Amino acid sequence: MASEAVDNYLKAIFQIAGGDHRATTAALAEKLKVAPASVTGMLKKLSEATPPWIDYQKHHGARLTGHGRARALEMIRHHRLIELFLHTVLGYGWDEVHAEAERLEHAISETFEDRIAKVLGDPEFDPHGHPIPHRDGTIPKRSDSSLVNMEPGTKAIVSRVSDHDSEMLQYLSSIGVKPETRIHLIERGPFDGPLMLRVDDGTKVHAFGRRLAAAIRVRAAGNDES
Amino acid sequence: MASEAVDNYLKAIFQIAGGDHRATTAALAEKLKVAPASVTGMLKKLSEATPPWIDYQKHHGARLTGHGRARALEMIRHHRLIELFLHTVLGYGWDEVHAEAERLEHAISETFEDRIAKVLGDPEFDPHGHPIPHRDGTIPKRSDSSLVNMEPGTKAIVSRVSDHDSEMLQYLSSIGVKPETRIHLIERGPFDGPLMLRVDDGTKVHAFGRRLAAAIRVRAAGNDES
DNA sequence: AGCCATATTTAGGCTTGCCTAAATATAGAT
DNA sequence: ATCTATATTTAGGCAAGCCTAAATATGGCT
Repeated sequence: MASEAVDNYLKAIFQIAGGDHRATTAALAEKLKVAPASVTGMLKKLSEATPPWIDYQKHHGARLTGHGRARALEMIRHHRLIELFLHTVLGYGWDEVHAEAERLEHAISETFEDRIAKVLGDPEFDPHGHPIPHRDGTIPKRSDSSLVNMEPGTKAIVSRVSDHDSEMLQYLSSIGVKPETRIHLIERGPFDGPLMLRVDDGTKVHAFGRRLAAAIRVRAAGNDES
Repeated sequence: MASEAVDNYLKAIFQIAGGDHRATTAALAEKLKVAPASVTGMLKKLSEATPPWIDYQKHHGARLTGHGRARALEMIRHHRLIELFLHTVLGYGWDEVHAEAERLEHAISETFEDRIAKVLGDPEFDPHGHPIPHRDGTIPKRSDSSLVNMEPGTKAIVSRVSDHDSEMLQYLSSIGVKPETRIHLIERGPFDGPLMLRVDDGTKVHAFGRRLAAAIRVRAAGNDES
């Protein structure tokens, strides 16, 4: 079977390149906090497994095979189901779930996966708004775009937020920003400057720098939403 | 910190020798399904760690230090809390919980431990009737003795059942034997022969061989119990 | 077309945890 | 007290994943 390291490589390839593009060695080294040379060695192994997890070509990075893609999606499904479970059943904070899920996703069985999916009512999105892949590998869709591209003067609903930085999540929590929160973009500073925005029609204006804005995706606020 | 292998050794030492006796290399090899030579190497490492997990003397096996005992009890607490959680919250069968808990016990955080303990109401016994150590290392007591020593003609309440053999648990389930079940020992065959007993005052008489009887502990049936 | 910065691979090594086979120490029986 | 069966250790090896330093391939720019 797949070791924990294998799972992490497959997940990283999926996150960098999606299911059908190539991920470079350098990008993987960066994401996995590992030396580039180590990545090369592992990619070779992954491509020589039977059946192969990836299609690897020297100097051209790696792309998931169907087999590898299925495994990566299974890990992502585990991760997001666990995050939601920790949040809704065990009362974990929004910012605490990621680290715990990162360890648990490798340890749970298919049975566990099915039971928590059932307890949660076969949910399609995790607490950060990320889609939870179905068991068949399809991914729930929700059209949204980066907060970075939002037009000044418009209103929008937060769709999802990156779950990787716990401090960032704590800050967002503290100002009331989470999935389904309504925000109003007042203006954008010049030269990729900060975004000035109001949360939930509040009075306070918050300044969002580039990194923060890049971690948030939004969808248009329908007029029928309160 | 302690690797998964380290945790498994500490747990095995505790299970073989308790908190204050010595476990032999051979017994550990047997329990961990590992070659005796491997055990020797690991015991040396465990005793040379700082602080040491065990007190090890050549040819005289190993005994847990306070540090090692604390860690072993923590793993056992994790294991039993998880078993109970799987059973009562996720609806796992009695016989399914052990294997899953075996993997999860190493992956959960102290936070997870605390949350499930709270959800379960700080329970003291797992679904097989085994005591769940408290966080301070004390162990809930319940006086019982092996079914093997039960007197023919007497009645007793099942107190706990070994959780290691899933097939055995399935069989016991199928005849209605679980913690708190009342049993009546009709007679014992000669020369360590089978125990003939009735379950819950039923009509059918079951024959229990040595291995089965050794896996079950019972306490006296008080007259006030139904 | 050639060059240089960058991306990638090779080579050699480390740790953890396991293995087998051969050597040795121990304890229990006589 | 000695001997033998058994318990234990030593010695040498393997695989997985990681590391660094040095060598090499690539591709974008002029």
